[in-house]
Amino acid sequence: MTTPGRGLHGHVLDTLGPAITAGEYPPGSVLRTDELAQRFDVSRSVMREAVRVLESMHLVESRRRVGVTVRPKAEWNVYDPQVIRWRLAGADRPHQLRSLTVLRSAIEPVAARLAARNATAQQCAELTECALGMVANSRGHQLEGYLIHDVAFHRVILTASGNEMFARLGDVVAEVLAGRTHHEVMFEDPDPTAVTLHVQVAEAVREGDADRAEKLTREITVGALEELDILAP
Amino acid sequence: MTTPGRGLHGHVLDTLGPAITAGEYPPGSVLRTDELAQRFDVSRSVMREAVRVLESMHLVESRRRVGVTVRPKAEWNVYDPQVIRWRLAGADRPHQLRSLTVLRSAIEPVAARLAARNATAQQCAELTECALGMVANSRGHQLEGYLIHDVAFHRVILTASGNEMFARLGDVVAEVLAGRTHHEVMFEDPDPTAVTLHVQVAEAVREGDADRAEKLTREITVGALEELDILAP
DNA sequence: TGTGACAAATAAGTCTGACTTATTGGTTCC
DNA sequence: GGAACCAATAAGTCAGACTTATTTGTCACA
Repeated sequence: MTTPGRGLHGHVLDTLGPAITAGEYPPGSVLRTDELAQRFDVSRSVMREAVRVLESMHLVESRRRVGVTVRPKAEWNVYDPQVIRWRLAGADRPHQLRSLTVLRSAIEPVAARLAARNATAQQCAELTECALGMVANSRGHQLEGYLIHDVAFHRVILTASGNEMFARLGDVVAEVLAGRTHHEVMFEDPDPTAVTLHVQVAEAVREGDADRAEKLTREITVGALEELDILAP
Repeated sequence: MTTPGRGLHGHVLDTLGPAITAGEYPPGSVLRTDELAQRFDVSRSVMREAVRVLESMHLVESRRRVGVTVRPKAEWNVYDPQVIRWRLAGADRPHQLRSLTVLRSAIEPVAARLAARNATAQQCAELTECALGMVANSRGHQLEGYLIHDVAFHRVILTASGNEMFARLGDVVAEVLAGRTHHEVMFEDPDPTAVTLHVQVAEAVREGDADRAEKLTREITVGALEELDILAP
């Protein structure tokens, strides 16, 4: 997606980042810049740049005379797209997917409500187009085609909300949806109910019916939660 | 809050970060590492580390033969606490505060619902204590004391939800609440209705009444939205 | 006139080595 | 037993030389 491994320091991050977020180094572990530089066969300057980036993500803390210590998970910048990607690629992928799905369930209904107020004619058209694309790909194991339109649909909703914080969650939603299609049990065609709901959300937004847009989107996200067995009776 | 200006590269960031997020350099502007190093009177290595951090926040992009170009606002990592702080300190503080309040209004009700399910006895006790502290400071212009308990209350809710993504928004909520108290019109004592709502939320969570906890919290956040004249009739 | 290959200019990227400084942990002395 | 001191350590900083990718301009050729 985003340009990976740009430069030597990027390559180092591609290895160290996943290792740390996977919990390979328990909180409080101490790494030394020089040692890491040797291990990755790069100069200290390059390694220092990598450490600075990890530090800005609050994954590690660099202190004089001590070294580079790994921070506890609770302090990580878990909204950093890079961190999200690393964690999704690692062992606690399921846990991460659940967290993100809950986040979606909170954000998207509100985003849909705002979209019903703020969406431009162009965005309404895109929304309808996406919904139709989902319908067209909803039968006959066209999962990839369905996914593309599904992702686009939710991106438009988030963007049309007019809230920059919501808009930036587009990538996260894309990851979650892609994850569901590719790694979870999804051999069957998508749930027809969900498809219908998307069409109806597009309608509601077009008509400026904020209440309905929110309610329908909430139904979509509840479905997503149920798929992961979140939501106790 | 977090240790500021750690090292030379930190000092550079404290100047460059706010400048960029304030829109002082329009998107597409080109900076050169060497020139910046001269301007800040630091070595190229230090400046490179600073640029790497800005790059990891997606504020800038560094390309060979071109320089360090400023990215459009839509690509920034707006969830990065550092970026949030910079923007709150800058010119579009009001806009940022509105975005964050909308985010709160989406997250906190769901967090309260989850907290009603997952909160430990200890967390329930903390919650009650915070609510009582709010009551105790709700009259007689004790705004600072009120703020402390208000912040603590929402932190506990977010943490008790059991969702790590929600938990990490504690700092954001703290910023928003502090911003409201310190920079907005708030000479009067807090709205008694809001105080009561907090007490009731604590009750609902303690009793495990998820529906009620969510509904009451939604009322709190609606109040916050109304204060900023968000929410059209 | 347009288009292709080729060459020069440029700014980031990388490496090395020497030096500085803050912090820690031990040691000594009262 | 505690306070003051000192040495060890690893990050922090700097300067300079070199490499490499990318852009831009030029020139020849179709």
